[in-house]
Amino acid sequence: MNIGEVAERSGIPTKTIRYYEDIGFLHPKRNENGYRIFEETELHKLTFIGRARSLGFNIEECRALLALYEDKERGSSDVKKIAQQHVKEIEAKIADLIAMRDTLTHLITACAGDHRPDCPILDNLSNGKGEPR
Amino acid sequence: MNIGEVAERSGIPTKTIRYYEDIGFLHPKRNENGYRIFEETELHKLTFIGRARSLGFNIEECRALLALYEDKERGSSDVKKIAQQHVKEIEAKIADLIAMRDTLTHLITACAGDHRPDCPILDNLSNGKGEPR
DNA sequence: TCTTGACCTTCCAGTGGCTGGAACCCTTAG
DNA sequence: CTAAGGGTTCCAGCCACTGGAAGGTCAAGA
Repeated sequence: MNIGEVAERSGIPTKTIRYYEDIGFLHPKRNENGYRIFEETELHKLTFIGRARSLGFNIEECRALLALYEDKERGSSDVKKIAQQHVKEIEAKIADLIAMRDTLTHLITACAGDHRPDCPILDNLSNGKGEPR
Repeated sequence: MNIGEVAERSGIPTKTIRYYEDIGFLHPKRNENGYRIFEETELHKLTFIGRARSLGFNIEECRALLALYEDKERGSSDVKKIAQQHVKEIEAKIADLIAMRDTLTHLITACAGDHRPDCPILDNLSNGKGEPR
């Protein structure tokens, strides 16, 4: 399988696949003209990484998950730990974003949004007032 | 005022302040030994940017907000538009993160997390099953 | 006077995870 | 023969900083 087909079937762009090879996720063979040849297992690996990335795992976490996946002896507790830690981080981000959104929607509500120059949003940015923080 | 004091009073690291000068946010004067000298207005500007950044506005948005802030003729509607657009983006991110979290917590619940190798989390990453998507 | 240490300066490189582009090679169809 | 559509490498850029090296400046203390 050439890189184009793998890209299509895995949903991961060719550029990214080459990058993943660079950082050691894959080691596709080459044929005599230098083209990468992918096996089904490599496609499978890529799909795995793609799903993990879409769940927000970073590259190093993907590496760890992949290693655990390929280690048939591992228990599931290691995986669970990684996932739980990741959920914590996601929840922290969600909390941050919600705080931002709430502050902003508050300010937006207070802002007339017309031709007049008074603007609680700018006032808040300027002097930190108009919104408890 | 030297950069160190500005950093302390604004809560923005010196490195970042120099970077902000690089990208044209500030134009502090220099004294004869080459040190930057900051006025109160520059400190104020930095604090403004810091607050905008902490609300998740990116650099270009900060630039726009600053320009609007310094334009005494502007109406508040431009500011409101920027802020509303920004809230939309934040909400999209929140939705993404919540979807991730929900998928993950689902998988975590299903994962025994013990010495046994069965792991719904890895199964899902591997074959996309075990969780509606 | 000398030294120490805390400042300050510039410049270069790295972060994460790609992504775009240039310049080139290979294969197949018309 | 040519053109299109693969493939290859390598280098640069994105965002918003951040770290570090190498050096200049200044005030206080021995």
